[in-house]
Amino acid sequence: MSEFQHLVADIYQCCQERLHYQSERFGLPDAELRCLMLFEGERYLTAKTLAYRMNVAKSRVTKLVSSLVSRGLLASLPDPADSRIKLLSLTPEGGRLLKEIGRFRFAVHRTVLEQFSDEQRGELLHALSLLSRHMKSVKDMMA
Amino acid sequence: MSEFQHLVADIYQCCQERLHYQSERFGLPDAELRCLMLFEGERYLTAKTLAYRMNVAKSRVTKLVSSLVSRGLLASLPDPADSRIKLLSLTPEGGRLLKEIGRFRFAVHRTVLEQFSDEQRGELLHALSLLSRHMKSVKDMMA
DNA sequence: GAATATTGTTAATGACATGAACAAAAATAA
DNA sequence: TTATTTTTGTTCATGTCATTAACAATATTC
Repeated sequence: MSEFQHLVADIYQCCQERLHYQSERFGLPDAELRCLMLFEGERYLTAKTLAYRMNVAKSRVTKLVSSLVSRGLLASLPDPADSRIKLLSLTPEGGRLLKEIGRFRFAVHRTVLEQFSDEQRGELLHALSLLSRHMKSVKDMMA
Repeated sequence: MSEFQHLVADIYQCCQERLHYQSERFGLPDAELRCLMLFEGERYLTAKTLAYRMNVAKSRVTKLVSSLVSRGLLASLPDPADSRIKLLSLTPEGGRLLKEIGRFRFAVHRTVLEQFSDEQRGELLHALSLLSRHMKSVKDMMA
């Protein structure tokens, strides 16, 4: 039982450290990385959508986006149909970086999974999917 | 594979939200909560030890401790043998709060675990302990 | 056309965390 | 014993993460 608490805490911390490492490796604050990653497979996103998907206030998005734009990773165009809206999209450089990040993340996860045998992998996924579901249900109880 | 990535991300986020909830519930910033919890079963701790255990710069500890002291949760006494050192310890109120936090955390974890059957619980712990081990080994590779 | 919604920005605030510079005290070397 | 070095903790400047409130400009609705 306290073993469970401990394991979850350890796993949480590993994730946190990986995010930190990632941020250093790509020379980008973590929140900006996360923002960039939302452009995977998207042509245009608006600040509003980003705020919603990142679970963050829109004023926060203003900051992140303006930094990403000034780094040349995102471009901002006016929506031709609604001049309140700015359409955000990856620049070519942003696209390249996004792919690189994706490759890195994939490699990390693959390296972890590789250490499991095939049966273990199946059990792992099963256990994690139950855990995820149950943690979410408890979360909903709290809120 | 991308399922794995997704599950880990979800679980990570649940943890994060629980920490946030905890912080609001006890009216204490998360870092101060974490600091307080390190006093579980300890009479005295020094700033240096806290910095080490929290993986944080000592200047950060100065801030956290001074806030906890001003809230009346920690007391600070000079070390009789070395006047550079301040001995930090729980006040009675700090002790009470610590216990309350412990009860809350226990309840949350128990509620999650309760949703598993007995066999599932065994599999879960087994899977998590492998996962924790393997994530740590990958972490060490990165560093 | 006037009242209301939406979209995004700015400014103020607070939490989290680091590194560098520093003072005081302790340990060690000369 | 004096001088040097190390240890402990503080302060300050900086940067990141994030929120809320006030606001301007544009759309929508009545």
